[in-house]
Amino acid sequence: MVRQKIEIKKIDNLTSRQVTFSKRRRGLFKKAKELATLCDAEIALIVFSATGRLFDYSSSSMTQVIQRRKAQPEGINRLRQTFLNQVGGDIDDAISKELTALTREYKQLNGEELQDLSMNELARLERVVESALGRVSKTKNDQLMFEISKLETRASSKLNLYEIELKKENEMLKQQAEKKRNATEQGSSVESIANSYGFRARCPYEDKSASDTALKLGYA
Amino acid sequence: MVRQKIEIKKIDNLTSRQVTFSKRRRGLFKKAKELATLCDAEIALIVFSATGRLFDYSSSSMTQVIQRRKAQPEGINRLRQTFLNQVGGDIDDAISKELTALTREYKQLNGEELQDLSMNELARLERVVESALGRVSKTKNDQLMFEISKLETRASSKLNLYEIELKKENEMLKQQAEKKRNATEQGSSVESIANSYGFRARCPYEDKSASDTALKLGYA
DNA sequence: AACTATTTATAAGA
DNA sequence: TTCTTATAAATAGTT
Repeated sequence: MVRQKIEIKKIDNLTSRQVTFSKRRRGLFKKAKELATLCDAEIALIVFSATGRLFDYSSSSMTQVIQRRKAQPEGINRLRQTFLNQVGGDIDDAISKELTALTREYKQLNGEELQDLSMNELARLERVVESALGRVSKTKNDQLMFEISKLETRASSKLNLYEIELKKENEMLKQQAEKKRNATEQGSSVESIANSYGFRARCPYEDKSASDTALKLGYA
Repeated sequence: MVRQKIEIKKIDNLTSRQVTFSKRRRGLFKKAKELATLCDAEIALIVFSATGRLFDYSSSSMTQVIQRRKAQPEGINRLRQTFLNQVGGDIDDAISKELTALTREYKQLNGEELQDLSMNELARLERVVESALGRVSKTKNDQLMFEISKLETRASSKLNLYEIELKKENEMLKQQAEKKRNATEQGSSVESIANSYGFRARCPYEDKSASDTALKLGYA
């Protein structure tokens, strides 16, 4: 780019790599800000130096831009878009067409964009999707059977685990109602009311997933 | 920046704004890629056009870079670093020192980095933090009193709302246990078992917050 | 950290 | 959109 054109590959010399990083980083951030201002674009830029130092910029809020990106198309469409972005405008036409075709097939398997299929094509697609459904259902049922057989093995009495859970929960609720009734009858200080509302509502089937739900004050 | 120098402010004319966006966006992504390659930097760049179209690039994986950034210092330290990044290297030394001092005070209020404080300084800090705690506690209690007085106003009988909720829940659980017992007694096909496990476990105090918890198979 | 010779980016026009 | 071109900006190598 000056005195002598350089090749775009990792700079060997550590010192000049660091100097170049510093110069070009400034240039890059400047360009990013200019683009945001001139064209009303929303931009997030994150750069880690080779030594691990962070530099970042966002035209609005970093979190907001990242969230907005997350809300964009998922799956194959995201991949497609990212790929197209990566290669920029000079994408080989054949690759581009291939991607378009793949995307189309994917959508059709998903039951979208069927308007310009012929009757034969539709019939073929139907068979394809039917057999896919069969494989999915079988896999699901196999899984289900497996889980149920595990449950049956564990049940040691005629009462199933679910019923046991219900009974436990029922007992607990009765005890708490009793406790609460007593507390209410003994004139209610602010402290005791506050404590009773600090009670954590147990949610019967979330025991294992670290439930963090507390009874909130204010019903409306 | 040619034929005529332009001012860095939003371009009025829509067409030329779009043309400029397209040209400069390409330039920006090119520069980002060059920096990553030349200097071994890890880069993420997200750009939304004014019309909402997404363009992005990452030298490695977007998710990875975003995660790495998240792992960086939080809170005031993040703000400090971002500020330092924004103004670049040419930050006035006085401002830099001011920020360092503020950061130190903040950490100490938070009970960190206390090792080089004198006994007097520690005593002063203790008083400061104590009075802060007092203000926080008072505010919290005021809020609590306010909420409780709202609840008391609403209770129309001796039964308080909490107790009513408990009774409703208790009834519901009993009914479900009954239903389940009947289902179990009529020989259990895979289908009926699957359906009964598809039942959504209601969580008593999360009615208003659209609970999306379903009973999961597999107790261990 | 400056300098400066060149390369690169790009605004305006076609 | 894309190409062209005159000129502004960025920057590699040097001091």
